[in-house]
Amino acid sequence: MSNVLSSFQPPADLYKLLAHPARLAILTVLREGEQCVCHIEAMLKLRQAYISQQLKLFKDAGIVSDRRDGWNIYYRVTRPEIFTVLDTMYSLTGQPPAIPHVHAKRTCPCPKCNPEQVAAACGRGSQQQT
Amino acid sequence: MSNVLSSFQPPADLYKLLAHPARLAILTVLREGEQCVCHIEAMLKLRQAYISQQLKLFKDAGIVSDRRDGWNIYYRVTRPEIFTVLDTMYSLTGQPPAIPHVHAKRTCPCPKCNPEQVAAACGRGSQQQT
DNA sequence: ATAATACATTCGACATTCTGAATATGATTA
DNA sequence: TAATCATATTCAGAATGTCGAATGTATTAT
Repeated sequence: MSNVLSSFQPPADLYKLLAHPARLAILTVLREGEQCVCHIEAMLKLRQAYISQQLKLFKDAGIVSDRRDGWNIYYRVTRPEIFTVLDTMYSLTGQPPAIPHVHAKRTCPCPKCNPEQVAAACGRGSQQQT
Repeated sequence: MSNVLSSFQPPADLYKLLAHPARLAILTVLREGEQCVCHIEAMLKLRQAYISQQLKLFKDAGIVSDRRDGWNIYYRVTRPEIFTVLDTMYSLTGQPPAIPHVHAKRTCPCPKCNPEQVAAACGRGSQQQT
């Protein structure tokens, strides 16, 4: 690739990361603060392995970091400037509606969603209704 | 695709359009105002057919429009908000260096590059050195 | 140690994108 | 009308991305 083009490769790589509905949705969930994988899973109703795959891409690109706490691994956005990019694009395309929490409240066993049930839910597979 | 994900499709499609070095470079050239294809060709040293292909993608997405003037077809960005997206991303990745005009000044036969030579150059294939 | 839990990785079929080559089109001039 | 010019389109092989299935790993409870 010519030299002038190669200087556009870093932003192009980041755009590629944003060029997928599921990854945009994941970033939107992470906008509310660090979240464990199972929370994203419940919010978006996507498979866990699939979410891990996408999170790895973000991690490799330096956009997110993770932190383990017991069973859960919490992901957070480390470059919040990315949200400015998202918002600017939304001004062109229209803002997607907020992602409803109702499903996560019912099915997510993580401490963030059901703090009072942690002792009961976590560690014993007692998820309520799929 | 689930409903929550489909609402992220429009921005994802636009990011996909930006996820390519050549297309970012083309947008950068168009930032200086409307340009004919041969000018973009000379500035970026890319093949004409290739540039036409990328411009068609932008046109289909409603980002650029074109206007014929004699032999030349001039392209312009119709949604300048896209440059705000670009600038925000550059604040994350670093701004690419400016694209040098020197090559275009020598090899581009379009009126914008060589206004004094239009009568002589255009319409008679007298391009100087490749 | 064993089992359960949350998450990660690998593999592979399938779909999409990239990009060069060849060719077509539409405006202009002779 | 024929030739020329700027630009557009089509085609095909290669490269890359998508995403499900199966499996692996680290941590915690018993």
